[in-house]
Amino acid sequence: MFGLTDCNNFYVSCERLFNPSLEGRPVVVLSNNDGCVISRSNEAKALGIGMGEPIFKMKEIVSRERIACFSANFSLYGDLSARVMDKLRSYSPGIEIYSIDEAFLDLSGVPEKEIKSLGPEIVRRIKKDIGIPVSLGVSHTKTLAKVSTRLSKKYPATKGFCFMQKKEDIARVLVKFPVDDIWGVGRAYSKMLKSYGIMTAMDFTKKSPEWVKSKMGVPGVKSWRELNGEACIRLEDRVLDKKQICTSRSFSRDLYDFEEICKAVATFAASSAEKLRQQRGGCKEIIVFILTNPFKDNAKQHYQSAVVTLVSHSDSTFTIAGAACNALRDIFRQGHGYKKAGVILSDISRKSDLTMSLFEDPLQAEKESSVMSVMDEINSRYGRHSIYTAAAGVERIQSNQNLLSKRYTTSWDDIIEVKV
DNA sequence: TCTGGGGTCCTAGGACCC
DNA sequence: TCTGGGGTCCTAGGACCC
Repeated sequence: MFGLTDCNNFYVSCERLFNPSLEGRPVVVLSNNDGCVISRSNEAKALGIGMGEPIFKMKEIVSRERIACFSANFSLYGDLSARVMDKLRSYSPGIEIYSIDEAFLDLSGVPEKEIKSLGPEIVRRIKKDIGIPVSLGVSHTKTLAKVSTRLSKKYPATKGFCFMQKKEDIARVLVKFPVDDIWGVGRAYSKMLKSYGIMTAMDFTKKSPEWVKSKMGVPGVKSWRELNGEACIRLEDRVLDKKQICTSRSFSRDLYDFEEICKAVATFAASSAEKLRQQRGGCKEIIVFILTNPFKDNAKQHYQSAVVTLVSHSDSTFTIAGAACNALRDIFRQGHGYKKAGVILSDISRKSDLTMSLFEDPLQAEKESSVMSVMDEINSRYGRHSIYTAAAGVERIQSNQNLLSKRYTTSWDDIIEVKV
C-alpha cells in the first residue's frame, strides 16, 4: 500500500498560518518578480483564477474581489515543508519526499484496519501540530494513491482522507476520473488520448498494453499497469543526487549591459555551485543560457546557450563562475534586451568517486576547497549572500518582490529583533 | 509596463567499436 | 552481380512532474 500526502494550496496555507485574517478570503501567491499566480486558495480558484496566470491581466478582479496577493517566500515554505515531512516520518519511516508539498508513504504490511485509523490521524495531527492542511490518499500503487488524494481534496466529506482498497470501489472511481488528471498524462498525451475517444481513466485501462506502448512508450505502460492495480513505480526513499543543477531567473527589467548580465550569471553560477557542494558532487560541464523577452513581439529575439567542459570535475564557485562568465562572453550580443539567464551544471559525479586529473595542482584544489567550506559555513550561519565573489557584484539586480511576507521562521534579522 | 523555476525519463538516430 | 552482425555511447528533442 502506498500513501500520498499533499499539502492543500501549500504556499497560500503557509501565508495564512502567520496571518489568520486571510482565512476565508481569496489569496494567491505569485512567482518571481510577482509575475504569475503559482498558488491559489479555494476562494481564488472559485473566482476562476487559473494556475500560472499573469497577475497584471487580473488587476480588475484583484481589486474588486479584494484578493490578497503575496510574493513567493520560499524560505518560509521550505521550512514549513521540512516540518511536515518530519511529522510524516514519525508515522512511516519509508517516505519519499516527492516535492515541496507532497510525499509518498510506504504503508506495505500495515493492516487495512490500521490504515483506516492512521489516515485521519495523520491529517489531523499535521493540521494541529504544524497548522498546514493536508490531504492523504491510500491505495495499491502510487498512481492510484494519486487518484485517491485527488478525491480526498475534492470531497469535503472525506475530511482529507481517502482509502481505495476494493476492486469495485476503484472501478467506480476510475469510470469518472478524467484522463487528463492521471499522473503521467500531460497536455500532449491527454489531447492524443481524447482524439481516440479515451476520456476517463477507465477507458484508458481498457486499451491493450501494446497499444499504450506504441503511443506512449514505457512510461505510458507503467501508468496503465499502475491504474490496473499492479505496482511498478517503486518508492524512492533515499534522496538521490541531482544529475543536473540549474539556477535561472527572469530579470525585473530588460538588461542590455554585458557587465550587468555577467554579475547575474556569476550569482547563478555561485548558487548552483553551492547546491552542488551540498550533495558533495563535482561537475564537468557548465551550460549558460540567455534569452530576450519572448513576449515582446517587435523586439529582436535571441536565445543562446553555450556549453563549457572543464579539464576536470570541480565544485569551486571560482572555477564555475569564471567558466560561466567566459561562456557568456561568447553568446552575448550587443543591442539585445535580455530578460532571463541561467546556469546549469551537468556531468555530475560524487567527489568521492573522482580521480584527480594529471594536470591539476592538488594544493590549489585543496586551498579552494577550504575557501568554499568557509564561504558555505558563513552563508549558512548569517544568511545567503553574506559573502560572495566580487564577480557577482556588490549591487545585485533586484527582483520585484513587493508583496513579500516576513520570513517568520528563518530570518536572522527576526532572531536579532527577538533578542533585543 | 507587467508573463516562474527546477527537475526527470525515454527514444530515435547517428557515430563509432570490433 | 554480390557487401555482416552485434554492440555501445552520445545527443537532441519530446514528453512528463511539481
